[in-house]
Amino acid sequence: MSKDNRFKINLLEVAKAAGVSKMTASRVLRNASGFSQATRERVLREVERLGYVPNRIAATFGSDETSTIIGVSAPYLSSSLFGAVLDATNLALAKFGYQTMIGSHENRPETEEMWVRNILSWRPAGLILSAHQHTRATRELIKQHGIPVAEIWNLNTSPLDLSIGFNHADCGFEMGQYVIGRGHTRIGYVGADADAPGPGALRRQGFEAALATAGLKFAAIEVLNDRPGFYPGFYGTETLLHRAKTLDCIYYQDDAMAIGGYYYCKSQGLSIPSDIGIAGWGNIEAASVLPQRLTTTIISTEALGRAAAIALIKRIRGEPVDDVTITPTRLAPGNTV
Amino acid sequence: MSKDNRFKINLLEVAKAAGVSKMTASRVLRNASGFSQATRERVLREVERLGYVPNRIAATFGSDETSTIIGVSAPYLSSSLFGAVLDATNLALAKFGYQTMIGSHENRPETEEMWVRNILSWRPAGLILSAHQHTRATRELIKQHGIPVAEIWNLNTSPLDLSIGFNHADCGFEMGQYVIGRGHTRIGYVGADADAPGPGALRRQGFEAALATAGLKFAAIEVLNDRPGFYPGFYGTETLLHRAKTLDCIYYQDDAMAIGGYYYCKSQGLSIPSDIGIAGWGNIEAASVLPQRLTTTIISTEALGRAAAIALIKRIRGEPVDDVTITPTRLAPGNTV
DNA sequence: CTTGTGTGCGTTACCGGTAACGCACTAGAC
DNA sequence: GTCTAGTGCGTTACCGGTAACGCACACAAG
Repeated sequence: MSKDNRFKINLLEVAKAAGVSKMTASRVLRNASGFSQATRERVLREVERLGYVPNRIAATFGSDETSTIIGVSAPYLSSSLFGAVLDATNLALAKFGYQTMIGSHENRPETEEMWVRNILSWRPAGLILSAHQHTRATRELIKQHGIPVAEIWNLNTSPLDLSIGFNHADCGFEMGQYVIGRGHTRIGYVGADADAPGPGALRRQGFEAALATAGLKFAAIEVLNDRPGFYPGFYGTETLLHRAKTLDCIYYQDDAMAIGGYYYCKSQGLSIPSDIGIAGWGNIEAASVLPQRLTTTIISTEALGRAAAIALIKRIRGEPVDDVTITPTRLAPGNTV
Repeated sequence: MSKDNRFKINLLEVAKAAGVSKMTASRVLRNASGFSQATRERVLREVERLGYVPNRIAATFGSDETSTIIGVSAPYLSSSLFGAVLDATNLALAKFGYQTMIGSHENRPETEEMWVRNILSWRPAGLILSAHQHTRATRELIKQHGIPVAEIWNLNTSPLDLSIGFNHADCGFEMGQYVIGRGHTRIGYVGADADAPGPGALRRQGFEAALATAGLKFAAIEVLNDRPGFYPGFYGTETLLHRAKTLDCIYYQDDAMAIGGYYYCKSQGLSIPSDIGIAGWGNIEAASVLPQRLTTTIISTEALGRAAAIALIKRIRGEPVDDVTITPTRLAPGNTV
């Protein structure tokens, strides 16, 4: 760790070996102007020969700019849905020479705040935040430092800076209309994250709004104090159906839960959708092997991640960007409703 | 980005406001010794009042040490299995004051090499690598800079530095023995990642070794040129069973594929395990809602991630560590074989 | 009263780059 | 032949911290 032989070759060594000044070597490596082709070749040859590894810490420090680090906050890294977003942002940001520092907040604004405090000490060029809401302190930290920020996943119509996301309420509303149109009237809901309501709650509310237009309400609701998943969907459905035996359709927080619910219903000998309808959100790959095509909302996590990265980079560069970008979603009728 | 009012408050401002030297303020903030309680309070008060955000770039640069960054490479961020590893490492490393910079290599050693080159320019305190093998250049870069490295996921008995992982060959061997013991003899295999064989191939080889001890071989193998997943498991099984109609068991690269295969078999009216046995690896949550308990290998991605983080930190600090750490796995018999 | 040992702090130099500036030299315009 | 503009490069100062060192002062031991 200390000043032993690690990374002993610095720009000065390279410059001396190439017979130029440190500054000229720096210019060559940054592809700035002010050097001849011959000099360039000599410097690059020495870089290669000596195995020089640039020092971004020093480079960032030396220029008065922010680093090329972008802080990205995710709810969990173990979510494949969100992981696809991270893959897409990582890829897009890397293409423009940025590195990401990823943290997870587990849907808790306070955890996100701690992470933001920490990440700011790396003088990032921008942040991508995914918590559905932020603490006052988080908002102030960001405002105070005037750092570009993209809020993602959840669309925020009055964002801190930029917002790129899905219109969850619309997803729920659209699905609600669809379910009603299919003739269902005794509709239940199974969700999770009771302690930290996120965008899933918005979808539920959108769905409820659609129900209201038809003079309906949810007949029963089960929101688990758990992370969404296959098994929570399974036992959440079990619980719900024990309480409300006459439901004819269930809307789920997401596809994983819907699939779990699907199998619970199957295990009880129910026919889908004639006995009970099942609707999810997210179009995850696991649904592809169900005997029926799941009724769900198709989203593109990849499009979201890329759009967020591109918008943030534009903001960082001072190019014009829309403050709010909706990532389109589409209802997939399937045949489980 | 440039020297506008962002982050304008530095340690000197704080020190002046507190009526001490920059050095004393630095000592207080680093909790080093050499200041009185009264001074400490004055400094901290000004830090709070002025909203000083420490500058890790400058701090890293100022000390002759490496940064507190740990580079972590993952195959994909969209894998929930690997994501759980990342969550665990992130958590453990954060606890010790390290930040992670995560990159994905998509199982391609060359991609990992590019990422390593890049990450080294941040002068990381250590690296966690997950590619099953590394290019010669990667190995040399690491050796040259003497940077602590933990290779994870795949156990490497002669690691670059540290190895923490599952013994995939053993997992395969154990499952092979189990499957044989259950009376199966015409056994097939369905895998993926044909272009970039990873630990899945090791499990297959371990399984083959078990077959060999009983004088058996795989009756048919289908390795798809695709990432593993539910649907690849589904259609891989379809392909395999069209080629080899009399199989009585299939070993899958992982659980997602096994679940896909399970549903393909079900869709063909096959009984499991009487007509055909199904075995996977990984014990993913999606299996929890199957009508049967999947025969698989239980792994703890969380244990792996934490063990890797702790071992790496010990190495960084110069404390004694085992070079090779096996993360235990356990065969779950289930009832699909 | 001297000596030794901390404690609390300031001073100075430095980390490895980059920005700003200046200067010699070249080539074309007049 | 002089003027001008551009090219290629070096010099100097500086980014915001930290390490190393030194020094004044307090207090205990001899």
